[in-house]
Amino acid sequence: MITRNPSLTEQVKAHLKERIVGGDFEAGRIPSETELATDLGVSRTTIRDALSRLEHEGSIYRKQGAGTFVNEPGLQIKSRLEEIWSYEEVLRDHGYTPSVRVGEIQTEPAGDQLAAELKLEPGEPLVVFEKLFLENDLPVVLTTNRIPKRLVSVHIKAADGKKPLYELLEDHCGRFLSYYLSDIVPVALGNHESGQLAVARRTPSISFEEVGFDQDNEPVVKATSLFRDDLLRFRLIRRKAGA
Amino acid sequence: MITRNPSLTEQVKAHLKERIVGGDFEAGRIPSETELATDLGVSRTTIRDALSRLEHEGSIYRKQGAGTFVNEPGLQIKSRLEEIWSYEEVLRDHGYTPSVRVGEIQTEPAGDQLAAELKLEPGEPLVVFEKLFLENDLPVVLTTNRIPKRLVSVHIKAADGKKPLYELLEDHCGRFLSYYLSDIVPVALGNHESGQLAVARRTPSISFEEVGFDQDNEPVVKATSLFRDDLLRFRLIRRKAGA
DNA sequence: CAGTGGTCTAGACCACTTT
DNA sequence: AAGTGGTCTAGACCACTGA
Repeated sequence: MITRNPSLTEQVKAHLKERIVGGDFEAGRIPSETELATDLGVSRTTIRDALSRLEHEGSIYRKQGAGTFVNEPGLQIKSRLEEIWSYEEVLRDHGYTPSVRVGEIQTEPAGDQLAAELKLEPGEPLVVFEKLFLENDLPVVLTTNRIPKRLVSVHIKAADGKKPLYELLEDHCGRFLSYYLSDIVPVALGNHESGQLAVARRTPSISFEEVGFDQDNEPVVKATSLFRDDLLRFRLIRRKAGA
Repeated sequence: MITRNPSLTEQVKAHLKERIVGGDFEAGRIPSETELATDLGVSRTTIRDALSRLEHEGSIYRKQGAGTFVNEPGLQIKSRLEEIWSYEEVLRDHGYTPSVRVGEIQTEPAGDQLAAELKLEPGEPLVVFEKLFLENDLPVVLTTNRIPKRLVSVHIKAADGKKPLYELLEDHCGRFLSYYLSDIVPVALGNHESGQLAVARRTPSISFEEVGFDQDNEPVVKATSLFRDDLLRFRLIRRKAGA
């Protein structure tokens, strides 16, 4: 039962999360850290690590001197903006069973801005393709991915585009996606985008404009994503800095 | 030199942050955790706590077995979406020296949706007022705040609206703002909003629609905020969940 | 294989809330 | 006064990286 990977902390976190959503805790009160530690046979530090993660993602809150409690409003959050890793997962979290349509895989030279963002020489070729995520033929997310061609060691075919982006980068570039730096930009959808998303032209939308970095902190992809706000809405918890 | 409050961890974090932005670390390499611990005379745990926070906010990155390094792209982030606490601070972080204009303080009954979000009976009175944040007479942020009237123990005058919202809630309601739950919504600005922000009607904008909760996890305020995207843009770091 | 970060333990003391 | 979460320590062992 006690194994490495996932870590003890992760196991404890998952265990507690299950009991929280299962309503195991009377009146929203979670047992004290010492009690949990002895019950689960781990150190208080491990318990505290797990609780800290649950607190950070909004599932619980803690009051010094008082106790630890279930956070009902925080439990409502389906997809936390800071933890989006693939849009398929997001859609599944919303109860959808998404399908993916991949556009033509093209090669384009990088403009000045893209080159700077991806640490390339201007004009270096990029592999570019669109992905459309649908729920029951209803488009929800439209993303455009741009990968520097010189990172691609295994040729990308149309079918490969269906993989989650992090998987594609591992299989075809040998890079492991570590994090995204994202700008959140308001836009009015143009002709092409509104057509793909099946909404009126100039519909307001959020655009995520982001650069993905690999394990060595090298930029590996520039992605732009547009959303159907009526089908997918993002939430987020904001706290005081340093808490 | 060694004092409680701010905690040792916070002090170590601030110390390291200073050295990072000051370029003290040769080739972006930060000394090992053990070395930092003996140098600063604290335990490795404290060092690790401080480094974890710096990693989380994007200032550094760590590679198991290799070391800890300065994260140049992460250092560029001015205002991290998850840590916004007052728009005045955000504007100051962008190098502005903001001023605030407060609209008329009104009382309105809560509609069904607002009542549900703030855990009120429909029709209960709300104190409502607009705040416009400007840089040199140039409007940047427009927010509308709605506070349940029954929470207000000290009357709110127009001048009080200039205070940061968390301060106002402490002074006039005895509540301490703990966190916001925020929806990110794309909108096209209407007549009133575009006028206040001095942009064309139907300009696309981000709208933050958020509920603020106090130390006891009770909803205390509903706020809606609109932004001049050309003057203020939000960034965010996205990582795999559970990392 | 030496050195790094990742995980976990056991225990101490403090600040705060509740009774 | 008793019990809670918050901070910090010292030390152990593991997994991984890079020379």
